[in-house]
Amino acid sequence: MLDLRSIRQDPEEVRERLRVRGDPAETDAAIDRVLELNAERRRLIAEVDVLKARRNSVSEEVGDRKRHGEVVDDLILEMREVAERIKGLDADLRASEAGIEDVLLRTPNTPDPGVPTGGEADNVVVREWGSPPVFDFQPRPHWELGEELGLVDLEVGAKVAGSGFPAFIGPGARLRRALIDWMLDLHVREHGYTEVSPPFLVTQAAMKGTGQYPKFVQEGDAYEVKEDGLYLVPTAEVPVTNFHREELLDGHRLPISYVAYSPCFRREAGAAGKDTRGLLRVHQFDKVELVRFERPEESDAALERLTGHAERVLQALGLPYRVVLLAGGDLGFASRKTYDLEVWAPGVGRWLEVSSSSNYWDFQARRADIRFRPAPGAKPEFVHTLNASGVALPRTLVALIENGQQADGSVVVPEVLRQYVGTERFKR
RNA sequence: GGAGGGUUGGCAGAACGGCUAAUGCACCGGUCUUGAAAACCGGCGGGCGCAAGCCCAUCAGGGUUCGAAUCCCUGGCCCUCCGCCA
Repeated sequence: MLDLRSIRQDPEEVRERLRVRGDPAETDAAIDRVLELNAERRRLIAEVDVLKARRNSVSEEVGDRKRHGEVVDDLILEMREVAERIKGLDADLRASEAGIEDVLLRTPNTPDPGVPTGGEADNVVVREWGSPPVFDFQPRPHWELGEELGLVDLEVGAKVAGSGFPAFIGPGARLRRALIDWMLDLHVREHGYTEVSPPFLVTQAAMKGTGQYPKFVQEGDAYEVKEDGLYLVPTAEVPVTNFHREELLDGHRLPISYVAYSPCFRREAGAAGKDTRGLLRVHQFDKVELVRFERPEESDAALERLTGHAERVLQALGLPYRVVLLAGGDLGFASRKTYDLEVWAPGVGRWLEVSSSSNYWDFQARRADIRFRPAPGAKPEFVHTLNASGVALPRTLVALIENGQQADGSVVVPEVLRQYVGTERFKR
């Protein structure tokens, strides 16, 4: 959520920065609406405060005079009327506050000054690591290899849950579990994260805190358990960031860094017909997520380090990848700045996004009310939250299979995974 | 699923429906001190305001009342017991 005060103080600046995302008509209208409602809100506050002050002082007087046995019927009569007017004005006030909240909850974060204007085509490749393997045969897609080697069974997944719910079999199931264990170990041991295991269903308040509610939810992307008012997590970011919702943290606790495994559930409502084959886009997938709570002045540097932690996974697996700075139009709703990690998949001949590393600045912290005291005795401030996938499984699995494939149809397992998987090679 | 108890500041913990949330701890500033501790003085939820000051704030939302932390209703969460169950 954007800061109401900064919108009021410099609306042009906020408009300017939101334009980097494109769609200036919509965001300009949102800012106009907020300014209008806020002017009304301030007017109502001024009006109702006078009445409340009167009520408070008269109520005090009533108490005094009653104790002295005086009759105060006239005052009580007057106050009855004042109480009615206060009730009416308070209702108006709540309505304008709700209106402001409603608009602000739907207004995305302002991009960082370093974020390029434009859409996906304006994303910037910041760096590349490794080089795509050279094959003396035609590399095959993972859905062929995965099925042939008995690692993945899309049919069986579809039978029990519908398409987009893959089932992993035998060594494939082992590989899935191995990747999760190994990644968790890596981030705990080498990057100092605290491992946590969150609930996989969350409340609407939690979804609101990280920014999935209202937009993501109302666009039908979240699976909802209506009876309990809960949502299946689209990412561990939601429960883990909300660990500290409505908390005032001691400054010396920062930074806080968590790593969590969770399954992720997404309806992919807007992606009908896209990437329907294989594991490229599914409704349920596994992900190891990194979540950080930082002091504001640290968060820019923390984003670079965080991205490096996710990169380390791909480096250790020997997978060629590139780091992409997202342009404004490609930026997630809550994010101020995002790097995507894209891994090369020779079988499908594409770069696949396996991680998104974002600095949310104080956007989520304001929604979720996560503050810290910068110094003893100082006023509380909002923390900055960040997170990165470290990393998402299915596409990483795709890359492992497609990059590791041999002419005979077998797939070589990267060195670091061998003790977790228990084999050097998947073969028929 | 049933019954009961609880929910107040960073923490602990008071408050016959009225005098507008006591007190302690922690923390911040000051006095004192060579320095510290102790002691003492002041501050220590949020908003608006240059200021005086005003308003809001006792889990959330309704209600009763001139006036609600306090009474009533609904809901959340925590704890205890019973039932069921992995």
